[in-house]
Amino acid sequence: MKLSTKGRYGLRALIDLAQYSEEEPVSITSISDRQGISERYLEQLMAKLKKAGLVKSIRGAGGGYVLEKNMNEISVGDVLRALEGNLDAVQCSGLNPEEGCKTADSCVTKYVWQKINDSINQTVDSIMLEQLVEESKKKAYTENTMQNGCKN
Amino acid sequence: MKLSTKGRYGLRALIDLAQYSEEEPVSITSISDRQGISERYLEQLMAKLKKAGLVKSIRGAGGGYVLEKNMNEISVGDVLRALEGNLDAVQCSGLNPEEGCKTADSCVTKYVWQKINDSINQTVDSIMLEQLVEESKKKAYTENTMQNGCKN
DNA sequence: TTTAATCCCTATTGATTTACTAGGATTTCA
DNA sequence: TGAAATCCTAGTAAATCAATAGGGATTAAA
Repeated sequence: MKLSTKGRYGLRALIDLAQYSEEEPVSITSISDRQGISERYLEQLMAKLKKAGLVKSIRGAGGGYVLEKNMNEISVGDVLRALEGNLDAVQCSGLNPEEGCKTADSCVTKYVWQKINDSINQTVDSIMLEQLVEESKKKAYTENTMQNGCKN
Repeated sequence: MKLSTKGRYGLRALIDLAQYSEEEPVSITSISDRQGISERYLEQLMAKLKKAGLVKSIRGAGGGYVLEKNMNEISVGDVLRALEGNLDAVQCSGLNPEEGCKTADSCVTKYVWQKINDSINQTVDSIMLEQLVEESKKKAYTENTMQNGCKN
């Protein structure tokens, strides 16, 4: 029931990217330096964000990544789902009409799982990247934010 | 970000127990038969529920388990936390004042994790075992509910 | 035109967690 | 006493996680 480092690092990386990519592309190396996340691992996370259409890449020297959408069009849910896959705490076929679970009609716990899933998704979909970037800029004066290997 | 079988099986087992324990203790064997969950595994789950004070055990022949509290005093949150440990999607020391995370003050993602954690906990704490048992009784006529190896 | 800075892609690996299984010890009732 | 139950500890195969590794392709700048 835990969010993995993919989601935790990835969201931090994307906030960083959003903050620094207004003028020029941001390289993986620079995010890695500021956030203390392995370059090689970050590469894999950026690939997922790219595939999901949240960032685009610019190859070659001087290249890097920039946002593909506006910050106010990217929700935390979009980011976490891109990185972690679907966020449902329980995936049961009873919740998915097509898949046909035989006992779906009489299954009681189904409603519990549905409520948990809904609450998670609603929460993450209600927070936009823009809010987080604004917040982060305000706090920027407390320099070198993440240099101590925070895992979240 | 998934609930494990501990939580999924365990909640089903406890609903079953609540339903059948009004007159006499319910044995692991009988829950296992009805719910299609391994006896040995169920034992371990029941041990956790007992430790959490949700059920009590009666040893020896004719023994089994009964609820230790009233059904309307046991929330799904109580059950899942007993089985899975804390349900927080992200545990970071910044959320826990005592533990002292150096960057907590300037950390932006902290608020995201807090919101996710809160929404999960609020959701599961708002559903009481009693509701689920009522629902289950209503549906009981659609016989042999869980005999087909449902994993949820 | 070379070189360095980038992103791109696939595979491997060590550690941890999950979902059980196994073997017995203990308690209680008939 | 013997059957039916819980209790307790340990082991284990499979999956997942969190990286690491090694190269390849592209592009800008020197």
